[in-house]
Amino acid sequence: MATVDIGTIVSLCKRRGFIFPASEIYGGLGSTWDYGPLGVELKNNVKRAWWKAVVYDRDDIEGMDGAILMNRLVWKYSGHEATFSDPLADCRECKGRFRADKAYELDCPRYKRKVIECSANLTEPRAFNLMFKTQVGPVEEDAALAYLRPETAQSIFVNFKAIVDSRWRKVPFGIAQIGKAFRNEIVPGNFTFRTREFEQMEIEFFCKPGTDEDWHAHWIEERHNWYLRYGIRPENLRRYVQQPAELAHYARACTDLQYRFFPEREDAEKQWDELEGIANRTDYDLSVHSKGKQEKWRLHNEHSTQSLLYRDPVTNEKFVPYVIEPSAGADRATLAFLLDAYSEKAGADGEPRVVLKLHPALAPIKVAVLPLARNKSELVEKAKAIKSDLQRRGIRAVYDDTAAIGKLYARQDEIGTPFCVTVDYDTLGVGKAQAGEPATSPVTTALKDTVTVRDRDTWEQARIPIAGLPEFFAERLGPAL
RNA sequence: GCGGGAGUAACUCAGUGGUAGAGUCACGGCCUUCCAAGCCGUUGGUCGCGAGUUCGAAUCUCGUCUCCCGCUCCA
Repeated sequence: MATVDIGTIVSLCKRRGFIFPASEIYGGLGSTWDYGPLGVELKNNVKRAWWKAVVYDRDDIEGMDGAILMNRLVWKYSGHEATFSDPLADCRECKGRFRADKAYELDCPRYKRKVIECSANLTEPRAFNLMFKTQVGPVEEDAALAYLRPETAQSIFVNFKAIVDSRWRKVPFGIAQIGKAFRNEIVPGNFTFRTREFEQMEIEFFCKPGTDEDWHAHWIEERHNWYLRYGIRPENLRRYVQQPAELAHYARACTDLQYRFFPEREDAEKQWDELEGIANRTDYDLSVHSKGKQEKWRLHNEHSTQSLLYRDPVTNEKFVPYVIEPSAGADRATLAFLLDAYSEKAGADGEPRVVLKLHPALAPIKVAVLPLARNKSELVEKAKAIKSDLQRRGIRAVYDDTAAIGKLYARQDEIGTPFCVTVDYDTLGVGKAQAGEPATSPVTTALKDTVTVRDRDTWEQARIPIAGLPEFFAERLGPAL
């Protein structure tokens, strides 16, 4: 299977209306991207597929949608105010950049020595704050400092008690959320892989201490299978178990699902990067947001008004739930599905044509209805009527007659439309008169009110009665998201 | 932030001091019975931006912005 580099996808995305550089007519803004007409459909489908899998298809997850602006104290007690601000220094000699507080122990990337040995060439440390700051209140001097949330998870933790109380939930259960998050990344890049504004799809799954390892394993399995179900090829997806030294101080374990985003890189290890992280965060999060002294984490929360201690209503047992966090990036998932769907196939003329083999549930457009020729009004009217009917039944369909049939097929292949419906003369039951032959024949009469349905991946065609189209597509497009 | 590379039409690019181009794409017309057909026509670029040198700058010089690659960061 051919692999594709991101540059090819960037070009395709712009040319066909998936993703554009943001603010482009003003020269752009670093690392911001806008989803265009097809991109928004694709990304919405990715998000709906995720929501369906984790909320609708299960009975132990609630959904929510939290505010981007939150009380600053949330970030104080979550630890972000302290850890999201790093002093960094540059080395003028080897061109490396290091955390000033760790520089002495690090190896110089260019010379065989520790960074401390070239410390005379280090620039003064500068503070890099990874959280976007803004103000709440229009008068700048009086306004309160606020941050754009750097992750969606905290919305879930601070709503834990409200959801338990309002939805009669018992642990184990989870809360799912899709939303924007913002990080002033030092080095964004690689298209939508790392951007400063991005969308997360996160679950915080609360469970009893002692059952956490089983739930962790469960979620790794669930999430891995979700990507496979929606078309990611197994050879491009792997699990990476974080080593103890890589773990956050409170995390007990973390397994990343990595996708082969960069197959063009020579170093095989660098071809892989994180698609989703599934962490066992222990009871850290609910503890730090609980009022009072938290011995285990050696901190005292003097601002929170609530204890997030959980009391099991059946056993009366009290404990702070452990949290399993499957945290996925909506933009990264969308990019992975795009990369994985890309394929090329030789056309009749031998030239390669792009076919985007998106899973039907993710495809921006499900069916394109096309007239075989556009200068025959009967073909045009019939095709438009079929398009309207399919759309009324909830199947995303478009009509197009702006080119010859071959080009129309090629265009739909390139944007991943699974099926094309073509209205021809047989559909009208009037077979075109050939020299010396009657205008109609028994064969064409039998084909009246049927259309051809062309498959994107095989380019094979089937003759289907118009009345049978909804059922035909329902079987092949799968359940609605 | 440092180093390297690059900015010319929607895309891919040519154009090294003298009237801004090609292919593709897009749009319209004619035509067309199924895989990017043909013919005709059309739209679209202050050559990233700003200075400077010059009779004259896409081209030379300086500055600046943006993007890409690499490095440092990413609970």
